[in-house]
Amino acid sequence: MKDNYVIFWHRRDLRIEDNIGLYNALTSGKKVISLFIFDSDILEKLPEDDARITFIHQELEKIHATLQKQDASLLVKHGKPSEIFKELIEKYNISEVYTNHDYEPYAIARDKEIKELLTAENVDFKTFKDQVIFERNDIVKADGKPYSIYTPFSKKWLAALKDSDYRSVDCVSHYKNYAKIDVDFPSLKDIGFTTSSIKVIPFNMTENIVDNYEDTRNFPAIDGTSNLSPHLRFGTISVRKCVQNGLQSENTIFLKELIWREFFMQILWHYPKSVTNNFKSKYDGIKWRNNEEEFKAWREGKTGYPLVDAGMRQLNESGYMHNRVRMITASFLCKHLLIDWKWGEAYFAEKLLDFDLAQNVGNWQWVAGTGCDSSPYFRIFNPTTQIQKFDKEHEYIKKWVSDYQEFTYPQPIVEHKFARERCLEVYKKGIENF
DNA sequence: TGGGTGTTAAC
DNA sequence: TTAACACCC
Repeated sequence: MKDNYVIFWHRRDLRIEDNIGLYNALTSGKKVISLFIFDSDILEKLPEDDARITFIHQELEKIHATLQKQDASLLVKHGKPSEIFKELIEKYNISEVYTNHDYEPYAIARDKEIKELLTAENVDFKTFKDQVIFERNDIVKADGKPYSIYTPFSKKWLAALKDSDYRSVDCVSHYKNYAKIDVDFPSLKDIGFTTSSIKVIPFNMTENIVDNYEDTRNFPAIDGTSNLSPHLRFGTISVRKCVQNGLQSENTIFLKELIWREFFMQILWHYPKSVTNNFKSKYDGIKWRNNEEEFKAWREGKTGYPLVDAGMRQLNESGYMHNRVRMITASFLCKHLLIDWKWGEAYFAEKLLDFDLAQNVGNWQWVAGTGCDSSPYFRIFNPTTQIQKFDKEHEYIKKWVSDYQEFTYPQPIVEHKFARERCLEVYKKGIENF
């Protein structure tokens, strides 16, 4: 008779503390095999030095090291999830698979397939809310329909919040329930990747950051942001911990930003088509110029607008871009250059360490003016006056654009006043033609 | 979580 | 002369 096991499947929750699905597995009364799968369908689309894969691998190593102290191992597989599960069911006596909810279209389809496969083998697929405080239909309007405007959503979110919604769960005291198995831990090379020189930096969620968030977060030269985003993306911190910190401060701006995250998560869940379609179809008539050369100049940080270029170079070199500058670079692409937001969205998706589909699509549509509760189309950031407002001493610009003020620095790719008027005209015509 | 432009109030 | 404001985009 083989031992009876349950599996806990890590996906975007790369931590073994305050993890709801893991807690439920560890307290199920059975021994837990913890699993991570490098999904070959996802990996084959990435460059071999992808910085996100380096980060995931490093975090898995940390988990593995902790499990080794319990004479356990983290089982790391590479392949198609359905094939991996068939193999594991064959090898071990598995009664249940535990995991946390994932709301992206690909993940929903994948989990549906896995659930069907497991059910056919009499294995329960038990899933939990962990990634957000409120998901799916937790926060809806009185008529039961989802919110598409942030402010009323955030009010309802705050009104609904109870202590139990953000209480951490204690996984640590149950580590003895990990199964005593010993497996080989694959290297990055084993899964076909190399180590990236781009690193995820630790988050900074000190009182100082949270309390002063409103005043400092908009200035890209100041270390005023939390750097939480990649950690929330990969679950190396729990959102409950973040909300606890947000609630401790008098200043609610930090918490409000966490609610924006949940707002876009919920939008993606209800409107998966917004990944490829304008949320508001009245903007479908916009005739994007989609000039390839200008797109290249934007990507490389050679638009001739120092703040735009600094942002793009920060992205290319570090995998990060300050949020204020994300708005400015994105606005420049959509409005000054009239390039489809989906092109910009795809580029950010490739480069950002914190890339999250819901946030990326939601925010790009916001900037383009095509999204739910978006910035109005006639709001066009002035890439020069934004310097006066947010980088007056040119500290951020000098950090990332060292050739700024040298004769080799490019001339502006397009004149601001001309581009602004062209944008207004093209958007207006687009709406009329719809 | 804007900007451009003309007008007005205050210096 | 300029900052604050209104109004439109």
